[in-house]
Amino acid sequence: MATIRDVAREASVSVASASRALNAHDNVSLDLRARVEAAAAKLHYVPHSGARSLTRRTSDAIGVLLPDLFGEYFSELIRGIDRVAHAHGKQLLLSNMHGNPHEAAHAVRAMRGRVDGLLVMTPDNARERLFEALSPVLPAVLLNCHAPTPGIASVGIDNEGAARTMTRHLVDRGYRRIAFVSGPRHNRDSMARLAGFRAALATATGERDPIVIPGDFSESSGADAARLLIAGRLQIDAIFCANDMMAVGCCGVLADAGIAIGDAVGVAGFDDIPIAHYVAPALTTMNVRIAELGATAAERVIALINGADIAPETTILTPQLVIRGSTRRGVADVPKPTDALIRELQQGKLS
Amino acid sequence: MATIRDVAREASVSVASASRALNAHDNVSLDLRARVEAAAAKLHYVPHSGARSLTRRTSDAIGVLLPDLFGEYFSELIRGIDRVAHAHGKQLLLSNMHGNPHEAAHAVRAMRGRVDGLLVMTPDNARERLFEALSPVLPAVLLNCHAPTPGIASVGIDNEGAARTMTRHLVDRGYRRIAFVSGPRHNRDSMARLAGFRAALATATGERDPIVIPGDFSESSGADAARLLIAGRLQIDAIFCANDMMAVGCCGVLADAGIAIGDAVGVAGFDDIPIAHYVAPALTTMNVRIAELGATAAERVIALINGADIAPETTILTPQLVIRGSTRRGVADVPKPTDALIRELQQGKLS
DNA sequence: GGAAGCAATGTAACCGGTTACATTCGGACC
DNA sequence: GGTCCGAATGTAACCGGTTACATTGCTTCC
Repeated sequence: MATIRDVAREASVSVASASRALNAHDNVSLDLRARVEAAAAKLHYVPHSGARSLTRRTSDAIGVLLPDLFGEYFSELIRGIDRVAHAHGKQLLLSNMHGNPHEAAHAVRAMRGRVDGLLVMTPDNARERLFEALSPVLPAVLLNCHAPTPGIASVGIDNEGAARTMTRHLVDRGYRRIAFVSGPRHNRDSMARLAGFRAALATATGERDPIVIPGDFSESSGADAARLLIAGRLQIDAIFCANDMMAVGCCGVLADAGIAIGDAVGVAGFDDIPIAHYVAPALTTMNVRIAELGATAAERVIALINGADIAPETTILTPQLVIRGSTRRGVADVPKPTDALIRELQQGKLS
Repeated sequence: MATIRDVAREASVSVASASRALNAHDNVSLDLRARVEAAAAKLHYVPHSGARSLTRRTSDAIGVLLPDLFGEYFSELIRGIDRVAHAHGKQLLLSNMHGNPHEAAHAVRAMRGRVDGLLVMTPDNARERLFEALSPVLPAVLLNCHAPTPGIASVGIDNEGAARTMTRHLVDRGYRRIAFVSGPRHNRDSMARLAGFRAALATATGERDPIVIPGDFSESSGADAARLLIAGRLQIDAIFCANDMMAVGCCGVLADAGIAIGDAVGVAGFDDIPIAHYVAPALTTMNVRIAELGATAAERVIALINGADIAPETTILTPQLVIRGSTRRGVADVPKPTDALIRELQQGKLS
């Protein structure tokens, strides 16, 4: 593989001149520039980005640390991050910590010297250890980490407020005995959503001790929760799941049991993953603009890299309530497949 | 940020000794090792991976070049790649070429010197330009690129064979007048699927000029295709879409028009994305084990990096037919939500 | 004609690690 | 006691770029 010294020799110039010519500095003669470019082309020279970033002390890459790489949530997040990273000419170095905090520290070390900044998502509360590793100097932005850690910027979503919104919606629709299906025990998102649910329910109906069933964000745990509710013959008329996949699992079991979703029992989710839109009946949920979350965090870390001396504040995005068929009680009957029609209307496709 | 020279000074040893101690070479005394480790801990020393990879001439990272970052297909692919990359202690450097071949060349250049190998996915046929950029020395594996390029290893799926399988399934179920909805014009996957469909249909029914409607892999183009078929009052009884999202769009329009999916008109997709499982009726499709595709390609490129002198052969994975409700004609009626029950059975959850 | 100024180019140090080779030192052996 | 050997450690070159500073050569001006 040709190096810049090969190119310089081929063009009979010094390495400094070759470097200047290749980087389009303004103080090189046209002749020299042409000679160097010809030599580079002839030798198929491609600059060694690693070496370059060593002297430039910048790598044009940002590291992304995620707890896992599952599903639509992850791909949306990356898409948002990539959009702004790409706009700033930066590449993405991906690391998956497989839910293991020890891995996380390892990953952070592996990123030292090859990224200019870090985007870190750790829904569990094992963050402290992580910061020891990255604390010194690498600009970092936390994703979806609500509890503000002093001195570290973060971007998150208003889980608690959104859960309150959803709870109020359920009560407005006439549901009264609402059960909640939570996520993994130490998951911050889930904890905040549960807190919002509890608070709003207490305010709206006076209920202070609602049924809470532990889940783990998986479809099957949602199904299990539904089975539990059915088997226990609990008098509930709505189920609010801490994420969409559990709600989908819930609906499957309810439908199998012949329970009319929306009518007899309302079901609500959280996230608005694409599937929520396609199940029957479609799922009422909170739309978290995940791509936007990623994009905002990326903007932030790039600003930090560029030396913007912004305060390490916490930005909170507010999810939007998306009402669909799974909470239709109390609504006048409309032709069923409204979603498709609405989309067509919006796109001006209905001639 | 502390460097290894700082550590060496702090421990009163030479940089060489510090390096050896930190990398657990066997010829350092226990005393020196302990001193260096103490110094490193005190200074919060984290080695600079960029500098290390410069001398080691290896970066422990592999580059992944994708045409876009959309949806479930992408996240599954990354998941498969990450699984094996992680097992080999390698990180992933992600690049999105946004469907632009010029971008691709740029991305490849940006990766020189920071990755040991490359995984490249280019469904369109603008590959040649790309190879000029990467040809020299970087081990590379093409993803999902069927047409074998001499000298480059690739992993793909048998689109044509799978389309033949699906077509035969439709004919077996009694569908006779089958229309095909294709993907983007130059997309290799789509072209191969269409070819398989044509061949199998000609063999099975003698039909040599089936209806082919151009789509672009998007849900809305599938919906458009269905509208076209309905508006044209074409005598068809099945629609084979080149991917699942178009099939989903198709089903939406058919259902709105009051057409019984599976019965009056069969619908088939390709890919088996998670949504296929959740729409009603569930979609018959070809399961492409995307994660496995990514994992296989990653294995291959790592073998190449490790100097395995394997021939640059093409590996072809065979998708599996997944029969669901959208092609149920001719099947004795069974209770509707079988999928959920089957899953439960498999998991031994039905007590 | 010589000093000054400027543009083009070259020399060499540097980024932060690794490692080939040289050096030092203590012990074993004759 | 001197030689040889091996283990522990140090010196310095190197990876492939970038860039501060020095040098060269030319023009301009007094």
